[in-house]
Amino acid sequence: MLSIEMPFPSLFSFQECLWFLDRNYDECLHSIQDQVLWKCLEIRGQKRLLKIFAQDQTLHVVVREGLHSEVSAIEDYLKIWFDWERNLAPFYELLQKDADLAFMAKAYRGLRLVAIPDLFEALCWSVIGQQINLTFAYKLKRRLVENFGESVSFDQKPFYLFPSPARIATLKPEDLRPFQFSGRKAEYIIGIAQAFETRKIVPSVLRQEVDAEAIFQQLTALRGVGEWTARYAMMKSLDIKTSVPYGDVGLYNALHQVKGFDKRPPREQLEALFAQFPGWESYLVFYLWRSLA
DNA sequence: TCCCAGGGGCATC
DNA sequence: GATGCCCATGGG
Repeated sequence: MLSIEMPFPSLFSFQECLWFLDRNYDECLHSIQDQVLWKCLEIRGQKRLLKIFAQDQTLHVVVREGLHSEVSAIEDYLKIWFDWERNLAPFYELLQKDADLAFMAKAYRGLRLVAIPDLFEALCWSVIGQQINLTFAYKLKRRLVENFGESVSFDQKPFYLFPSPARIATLKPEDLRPFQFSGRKAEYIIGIAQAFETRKIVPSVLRQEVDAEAIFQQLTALRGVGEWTARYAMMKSLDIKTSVPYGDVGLYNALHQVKGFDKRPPREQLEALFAQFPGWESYLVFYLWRSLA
């Protein structure tokens, strides 16, 4: 058994992160019970089930069959997942300057932009979520994961990995239609899987690219990936925290509530607001989503 | 019934 | 480049 302890950085709240991971949706890629987070990962080719909980300002991770050689890979994953290394103090200072937004610095203190470290998962998830309500989107994701993803069992319960591009690339749209994917969504997801398989999209290469717009161009070259999807994947999976998913309905609803913006605010008004948060644009989006709860 | 959901592609002008 | 239409389904 492997046990890892990671002392919290400053301004980190595991509770707030758990809140995000447990928002009353039918999530299939992790589970939470009694403030304990369970997550299946593939570490150096092995499926591992992580038990993650907080105690004494420290994150504790227990991996039943984990090896000591896997510690750094597991730590690296968690640091990416919870945006561990970021110092939120500058963001909170910027929030204080906006009377309408200042409350978020206290209310959601320590909330990290919870990532989707797997780029393929992030892209598929955002395609699935296009133009349908989130409840239904989670239903579609669950069917995709349970039918095509690998899993480990513990306590009679399966814990799933997101399906690999290799697996999805072999499918035909007809294979996904019975699961209530639209023909279009099925085509998009399979096409994205094939782009990974043919190395048209290579996550490690994208992560090294410093020009965010070059990344945007590569992503939007994929069929089914428009501006919203690309910006979403950039902020959630590629650590580009200047990215804003323009067009996002939830973002607009939040700004309507918090700042009285129009339901469909003009682009210039949005850009003017985000210009006040250089480097923290994605965090502002994430916190605004948080405010919708 | 109607409209909207964490949009995007495509045709058309 | 702007606009209109289609996709598919569930929830209010």
